[in-house]
Amino acid sequence: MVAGDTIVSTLQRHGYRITAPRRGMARLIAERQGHFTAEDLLRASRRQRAGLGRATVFRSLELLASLDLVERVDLPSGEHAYVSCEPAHHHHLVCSGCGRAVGVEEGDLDAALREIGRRTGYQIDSHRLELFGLCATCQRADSKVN
Amino acid sequence: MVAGDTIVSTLQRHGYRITAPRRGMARLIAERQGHFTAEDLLRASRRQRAGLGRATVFRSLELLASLDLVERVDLPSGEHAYVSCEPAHHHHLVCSGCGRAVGVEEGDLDAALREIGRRTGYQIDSHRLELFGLCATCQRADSKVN
DNA sequence: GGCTTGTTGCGACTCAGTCTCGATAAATGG
DNA sequence: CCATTTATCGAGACTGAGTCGCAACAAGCC
Ligand SMILES: [Zn+2]
Ligand SMILES: [Zn+2]
Ligand SMILES: [Zn+2]
Ligand SMILES: [Zn+2]
Repeated sequence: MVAGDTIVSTLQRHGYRITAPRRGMARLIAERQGHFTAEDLLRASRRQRAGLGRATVFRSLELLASLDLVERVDLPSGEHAYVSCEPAHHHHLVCSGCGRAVGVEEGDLDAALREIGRRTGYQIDSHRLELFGLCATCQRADSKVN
Repeated sequence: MVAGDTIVSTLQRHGYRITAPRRGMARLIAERQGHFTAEDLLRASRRQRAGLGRATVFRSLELLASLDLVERVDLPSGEHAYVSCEPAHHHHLVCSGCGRAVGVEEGDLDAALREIGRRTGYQIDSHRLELFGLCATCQRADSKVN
């Protein structure tokens, strides 16, 4: 969803050092399909004997999330996962079959939220919307099985 | 947000046994303001020497959530919290000052989601929307301080 | 009151995520 | 290039939420 190069250059632009572990993270994330957990990256890095440290993976994900290069998603199971994405506010529609996620622009949502703010008197600072379902491909696969 | 009696009678109606620990949970939840964690309930129960077991609290919350008597909310911090609520699909607008939550009906959201489903070809099964902000009271308190 | 079976609590356990701290190595500037 | 500064890294100990297995208990029911 986001190229490894974009990650590296964004880090650089913000004054962070470009280190081997960070290049590794960028590559690992770029080759991921769908959502992934910190554990996923950790295992993958070991498999490619790029052996990233546990703390490093968590720290990097936190950093990347703060730069909107990656977004945290709380799966219905309670697991904390991430999806890589373009750096702009949007939401994700996650396939519960294959894990692939697509971005969803704010669209009509925006108006709906403003209306809610007006009705309740709350000053709405942030929001999180997560959608779960089956992508077209997984729907077909599903109906074939049954 | 939901009376202890409602919790008890809903459990009964669904064929679950009414036990002392479950009455305790109902009471603890009924007296809570805003969101709370499993730990919160555990501590509160100890303070009132109603000493619920750790596992019981987690199991009960899971049960109550399955009956929509309580809903799980993932706070921006990543903490897993709960809010008590009426048994119907809706979302929560949580005050980051005092923790109090108000329910938000689906409203226009529904149409927006259906539209998203059509555009993406996904079959949307579930969604989660969480809103965070400051309630009217906390806004006033805030502006006084500054 | 007895039986059946769902529920409880203890305590051991797992596992994600954090923290500390000495070692390492980017960036920068001469 | 080399030296300096300081961000970043990795190992491993640690924390704390949540789970699990199991023996004891007690609702609900006749
Ligand atoms: Zn899919
Ligand atoms: Zn949004
Ligand atoms: Zn408030
Ligand atoms: Zn909804």
